[in-house]
Amino acid sequence: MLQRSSSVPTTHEVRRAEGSAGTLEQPQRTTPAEPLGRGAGTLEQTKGSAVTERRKVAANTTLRDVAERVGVSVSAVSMALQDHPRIGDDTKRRIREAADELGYVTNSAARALRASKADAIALIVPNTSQHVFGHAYFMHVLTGVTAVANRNDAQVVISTSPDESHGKVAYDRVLRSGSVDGAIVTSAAVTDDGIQRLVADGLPVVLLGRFPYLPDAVSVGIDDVRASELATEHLIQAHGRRALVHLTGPLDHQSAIDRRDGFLAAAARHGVGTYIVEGDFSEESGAAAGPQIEALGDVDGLVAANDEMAFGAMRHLLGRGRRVPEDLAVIGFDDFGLSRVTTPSISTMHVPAERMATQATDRLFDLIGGARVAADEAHTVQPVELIARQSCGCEPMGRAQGGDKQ
Amino acid sequence: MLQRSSSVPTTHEVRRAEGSAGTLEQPQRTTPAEPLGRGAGTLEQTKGSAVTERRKVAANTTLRDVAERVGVSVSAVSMALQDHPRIGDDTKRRIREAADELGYVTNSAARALRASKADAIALIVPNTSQHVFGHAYFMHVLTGVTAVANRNDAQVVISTSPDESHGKVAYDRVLRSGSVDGAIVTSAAVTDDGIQRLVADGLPVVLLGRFPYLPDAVSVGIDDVRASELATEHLIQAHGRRALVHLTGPLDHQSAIDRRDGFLAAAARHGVGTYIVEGDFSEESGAAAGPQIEALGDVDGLVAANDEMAFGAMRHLLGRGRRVPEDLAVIGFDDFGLSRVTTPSISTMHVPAERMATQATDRLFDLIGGARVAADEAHTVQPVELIARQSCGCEPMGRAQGGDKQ
DNA sequence: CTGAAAGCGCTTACAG
DNA sequence: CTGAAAGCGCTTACAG
Repeated sequence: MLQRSSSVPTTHEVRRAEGSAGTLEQPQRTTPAEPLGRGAGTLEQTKGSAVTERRKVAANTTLRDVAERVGVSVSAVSMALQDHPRIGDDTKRRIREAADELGYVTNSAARALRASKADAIALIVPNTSQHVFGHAYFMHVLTGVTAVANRNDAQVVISTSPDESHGKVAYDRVLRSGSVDGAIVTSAAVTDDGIQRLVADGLPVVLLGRFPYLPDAVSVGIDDVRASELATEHLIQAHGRRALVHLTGPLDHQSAIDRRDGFLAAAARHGVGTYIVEGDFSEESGAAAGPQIEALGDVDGLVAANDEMAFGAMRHLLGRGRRVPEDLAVIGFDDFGLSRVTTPSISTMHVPAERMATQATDRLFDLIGGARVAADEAHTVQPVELIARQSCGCEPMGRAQGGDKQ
Repeated sequence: MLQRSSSVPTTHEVRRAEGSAGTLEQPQRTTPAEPLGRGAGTLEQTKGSAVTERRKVAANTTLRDVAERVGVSVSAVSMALQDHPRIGDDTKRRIREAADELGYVTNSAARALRASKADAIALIVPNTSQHVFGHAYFMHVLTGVTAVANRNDAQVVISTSPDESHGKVAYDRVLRSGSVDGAIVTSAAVTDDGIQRLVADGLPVVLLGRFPYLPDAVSVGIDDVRASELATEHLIQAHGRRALVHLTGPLDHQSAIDRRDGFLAAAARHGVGTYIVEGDFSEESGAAAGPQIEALGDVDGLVAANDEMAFGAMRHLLGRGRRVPEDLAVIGFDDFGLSRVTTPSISTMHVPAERMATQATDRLFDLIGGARVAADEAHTVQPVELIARQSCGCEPMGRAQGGDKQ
């Protein structure tokens, strides 16, 4: 345990270290333990740079300041900066130069107030942040959302509810305060009526996932039922498994419901035995299911509703001497990162979270732009892909690399 | 590959599946493959709920609307809603009721313009989002930042630069537009002068990491040099390794510089041989370093500047028949998730990213509140912890669980 | 104790 | 072609 300390090591100390590393030969492309680069020592040289000069540019240069400098009206400046055709080229140039010199930046609150648009979208996460950010899913979503927002010169506001019971408040505040022009909503429970209010309010909103309760809402998802059927059939058809257990997600989430239903449908179609163990998408719930799965002596395949639970269960069972995939073939769901790095690597249904987010955000900007969506185009479905790795038996153990994705 | 389709499975199909799962016995706590819960079938019942009634509450109810309803002035409403003491209790109550009825929500742009505060902070990520969100680090940071922001009733705006060259623009826009009251800056390269401008501009900013170039900037970090020394000494002292290779991060990042310097310092102090291989924090760069490390016949220990590179290198070497930890003891850095789930699990220096973010955000709100920071308190250091797992040899292989953290 | 007025910085329809 | 004026919705200092 390293104690709190602010001692900064001197470059000197390090150079000594360097010296004694001398005698070993250097293999190709291996840099010698040499140039220490910018250490604390170079600090003084850089201190008095351009930075210090432009200190405290008065927190707010306004259009008025620029107008006075150039000797034109405030309106002229406003228009010039928007490249309005009615301002002459020469005037525009002078105005822009002055704006640059003065370090003018549009006050976003004033613009938002006047133009009633915020140039920002919200990413709403109805659960507590602790709970949700724990999932790599969110990272992929955020990547997709910010990429598209950037393209549209919009900011992204992250909105998590402080606690479960105040979910509605979060929705309302953010969206109706005018601080964002629309929202992407993710990870909402089926029972969450905040979403319904949002959609009913007529604000531009795109949902991530499938929401059968809100058939008119614009949403982007995958076909979880079909995907789960494919996963299940893979264990049955490619690996001849005959008694399957399904580890569910929290059943107040549509994806968990759909994945369970797909599992049951496929199992029934092929006449294999089924067990259901309820989990909550966490690795812990997967581990907790381990003993229950052990007790199910005849089970030879596990379909988990996500990779984290698959991992939790698998780790428990491996620790108890069960072999994966020989004794128990395992397939997960998501492919958000974990499944690729475990041993055995976990076969899974790849959910294109980033692409879903990208499409959802594109659609959101369409809505903000005034686009209307036909009823039969409200929900978009992204394709899912089976990634066969070691845990189902497709890929031999020992080989290090899995079928990489994402 | 599942094709795009919006077919919704009928509950009927699923119920059939259910039937055929009957005969197996149910172990304890294992739910029978029974109640299907809310499927697509229940959709119609819920459709005509309260939701449909409260449609399109005119996008903007203003103070004026509330004032007219109650028969008081706009100012009275504004003050009542702020619980200003000069408004009588009875009037306050009537105003609040009317505001609720009308669904009044403060227009944040107007408030921001008037009060010149946005009740929002920015989390600035100077790199492209693709690059950065790939790291679990960011997830932990975001968790910490949003938690504290929530406590302060502030929004979090994520700001990533669209591309490397426009980094400065992103800084300026966000911060000087008045849309946020301050910023947390993370992952900045040493050479990034956007930070310097930010700090020089006098805006409330807290940096995540150590910035020797900006000694006066408020920042929260760890002592990377010391932490890396501890990691290195662990391989030397606890495991008797005598020839170590260090896999560096990108050397334009201070943490990479510090970790390398700590490695060299510790190695020198104990008189063990050293090699340096330059990486970039990516798993790929770790894998690419694999062959170089193989070429270093006598090396018996690897200190990687992060876990991803440790994993990349380890996986390559294991694939080539080298044993970890027997032939090569490995220790990584970060403990953001990966190191715990691999086989062997990776011993590492735990970086408390979430706690760093929490503290940084607390300090940011202090600054926004007008707090002044003494020069010797500008930089805060969080403790780091060595997590000993399998890859160094501390924990036997076979046992499933690693020393969990975070 | 309460109302009317000024003004935050911007944009845009209206005059000249 | 350009300037002055109105007004977005709010807060707060100023009158009554």
